[in-house]
Amino acid sequence: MPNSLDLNRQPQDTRVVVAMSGGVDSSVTAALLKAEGYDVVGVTLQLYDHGAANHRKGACCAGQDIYDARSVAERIGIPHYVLDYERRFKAAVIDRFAESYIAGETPVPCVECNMSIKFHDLLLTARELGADVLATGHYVASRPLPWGGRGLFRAREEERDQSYFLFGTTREQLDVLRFPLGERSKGETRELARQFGLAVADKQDSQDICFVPSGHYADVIERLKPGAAESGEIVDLHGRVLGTHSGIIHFTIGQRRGLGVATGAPLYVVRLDAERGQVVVGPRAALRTSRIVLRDVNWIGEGNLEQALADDRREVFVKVRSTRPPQAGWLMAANGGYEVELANGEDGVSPGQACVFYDAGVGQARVLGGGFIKSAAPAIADDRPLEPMAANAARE
RNA sequence: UGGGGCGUAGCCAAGCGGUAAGGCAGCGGAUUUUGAUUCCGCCAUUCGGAGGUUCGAUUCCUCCCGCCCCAG
Repeated sequence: MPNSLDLNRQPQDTRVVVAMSGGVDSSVTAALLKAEGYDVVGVTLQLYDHGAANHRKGACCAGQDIYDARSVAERIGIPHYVLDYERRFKAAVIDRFAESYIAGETPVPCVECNMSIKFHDLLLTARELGADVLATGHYVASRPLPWGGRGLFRAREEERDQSYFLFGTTREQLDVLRFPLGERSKGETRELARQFGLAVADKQDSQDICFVPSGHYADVIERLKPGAAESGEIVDLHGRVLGTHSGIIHFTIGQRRGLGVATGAPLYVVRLDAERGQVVVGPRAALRTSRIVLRDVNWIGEGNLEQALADDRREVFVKVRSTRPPQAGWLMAANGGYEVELANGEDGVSPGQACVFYDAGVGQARVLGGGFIKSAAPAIADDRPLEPMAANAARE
């Protein structure tokens, strides 16, 4: 009879390393496992340090949060280690984040962090600590599959689901990862935190990017890469100059606000041209995308990717942005790589974002994998005459 | 300095005698482990200026100022 972590051994003989950020979720994860009798070891990664004066609510992994994690570990009676991962985090997450924006993409640093820091580096450390499994407080479900191995599924509480940020998790990692909160709601988690007497029970949820304490990510990029925010032109689909911007890094595809250009109709960022330093804008219709080219595709559905695509193409549901609902589409091999064709199109598809595959559009769908968006083909041609908006703009 | 047209918030624009629509931009907020989308709220005591008619004018009249077009 396997234990609650699906291992055939007594909880007390099962060593679990819990990645503790100092927030409610990972704290409750540790407390739950400890209460079940597991041999729990808490580990907190120090990922960056903005100085004591700079901490703010909602961040993680530095200053106050490390203190919180330590307090929770003491409270529930588990050993706790703080590991200095600043160097790795900067190289694997922060630098890449900056480079991505400079290249005109919109990165998802949380995905990089999970893939390289938490599920790679930390996993190795956990093994060194003699851990059988590594648990985190992510809202995503991991379940054993009838034919062996484990599958990743969306969280029970759909609004909390974090599977988008975990698409890069490999089968091997899934074997040793556990996400006890995946079948719980946030409300239950907070209630448990209160029952366990954890001081973080009412701590604010983290938001925004953890290493951008000010909320101004562009400042971070500029500090890292001086001169990154070069001003440039805002042009329409025909190349006509409508205005200027203070740096391509301030924009993402699909963005409407912050352009400062008025043409009578709403304008959206349709494309970012890093080479020319141009922000290309157009009407919402110009955002429509139906075909997405992917890179670094990870497949954790049944079989391998080749098998999955044996019938030419595989029906999937994809999320193209963390807060978008899954959309029906097809995954296929094309042009030496992989591409997704959307059944109905999407509006804000940006290179650098993740495209995550699911086997269903609703409920606790299984995560089949995903990839980073390399490029997206617009559903309409760039040079097609569009709306009176272009005429108004040209008049200027 | 002949004829015609126009001047309403940062931009576009309705109103044409009854006490300032709307859109865009902007700002604030909700949502969001992406400053996106979306949603909600705010945003002209005042209609180029000065007079006049009227109970009452952004709407009618006069003059002035400024633009635009046609004709010279």
